[in-house]
Amino acid sequence: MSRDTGGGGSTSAARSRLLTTATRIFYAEGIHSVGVDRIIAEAQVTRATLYRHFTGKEELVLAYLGQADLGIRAQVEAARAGEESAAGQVRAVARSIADGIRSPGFRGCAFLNAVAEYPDPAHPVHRAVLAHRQWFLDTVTELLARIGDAPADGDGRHVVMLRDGAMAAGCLFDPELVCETFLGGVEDVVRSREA
Amino acid sequence: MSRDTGGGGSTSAARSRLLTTATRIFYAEGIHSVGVDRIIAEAQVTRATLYRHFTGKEELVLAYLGQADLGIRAQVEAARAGEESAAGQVRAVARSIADGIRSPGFRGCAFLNAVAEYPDPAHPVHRAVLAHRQWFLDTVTELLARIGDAPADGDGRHVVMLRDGAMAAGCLFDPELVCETFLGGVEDVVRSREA
DNA sequence: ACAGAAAGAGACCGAACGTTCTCCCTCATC
DNA sequence: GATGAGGGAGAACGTTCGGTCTCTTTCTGT
Repeated sequence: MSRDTGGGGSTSAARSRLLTTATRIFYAEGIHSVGVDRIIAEAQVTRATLYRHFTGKEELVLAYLGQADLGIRAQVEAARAGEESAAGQVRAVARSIADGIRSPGFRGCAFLNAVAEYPDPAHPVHRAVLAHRQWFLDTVTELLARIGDAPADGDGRHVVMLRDGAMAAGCLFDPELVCETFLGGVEDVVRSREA
Repeated sequence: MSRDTGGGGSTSAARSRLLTTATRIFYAEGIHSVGVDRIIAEAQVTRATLYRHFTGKEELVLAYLGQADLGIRAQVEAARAGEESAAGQVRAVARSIADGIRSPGFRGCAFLNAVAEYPDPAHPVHRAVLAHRQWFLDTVTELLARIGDAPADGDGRHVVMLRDGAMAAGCLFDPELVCETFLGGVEDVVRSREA
């Protein structure tokens, strides 16, 4: 069961369990404070299996962030798919971010949390965070540029700054109020471009 | 030298060196990833001395955050002292935050970084972060309330959200652009209340 | 001069860390 | 039926972790 279907796949039941478990625990409890023993125990996998699929803990962390990156890209695409106008798409993305903040188990931004544990700019984990953030900034800026004629760089940074603040505060203040403030702030930016 | 001056003081050269070193290293590299060996080595203090002044690493972490809290309160007071009007004080506080972000060695908000490593809301470190944040939110909201007549709760949260986003992004994007966006956002809020 | 606290020096503890290893079993494919 | 990869089980590696211990030196206030 669960055998590769021939191609150069990297799928297996054990690997998938490993990645799912690592994602859950790393996001909920942090990275440095969780040992590989915890992960292999909860993934019901042996130590040897972990090191057969990953070169070490670091590669598992990178896979975790890759997983998170895919999730967020899918979330953004899903939000955009429901709207035609650029303004509608920005609002939809903001709403989907707010939905995440309100969800049970929300623990802030996986990337901001990870980078707090990897301050060294040369570290692969740090670089993965930077890459994800650059993609998000570019995506938002490009979307805003389609609303009105004004340059969108500043507004893009503004929206991302609100997002970062909302993600950071979402599990430290009342999530409901945080979402209200965030959505209001994004709405101001969108409206200022629509005018 | 460096003897207590009689009262129930908690000052000593070794303790001070310990706290200064811990603050520097914890802020620059994170908490879980640095061991007490690093700290006592760089503080030029023996292991026994650490445990004579602190019950353990956790108390050292709490002392580090206490240090950071005092620093920020002093920074806010200094900024406010130079301005008379409430609006001027808010602008001054924002400028002083921006100055911090532009400073060399800026590694984000010590409290946001710490809470990323201590997600458990019941943990003393997590609670210390919440307490600091509540003070800051209250301070900003109270200041904004003195500008105009509109309720200031929402605007206070808005400014804190911009600050959180700016502090998070300040060491991940170009600090100069981050500060520009941050100061612009705060200015918008202040002006909307002055009108 | 003397008592006593602060600090240095360093051995030591058990536990957890990430990692590597061997041995055996299962099972799809040729 | 033989082959060989994937996985389970678990011992073991050396290192580092946070924390405790004893012993000695230094220096202050009385």
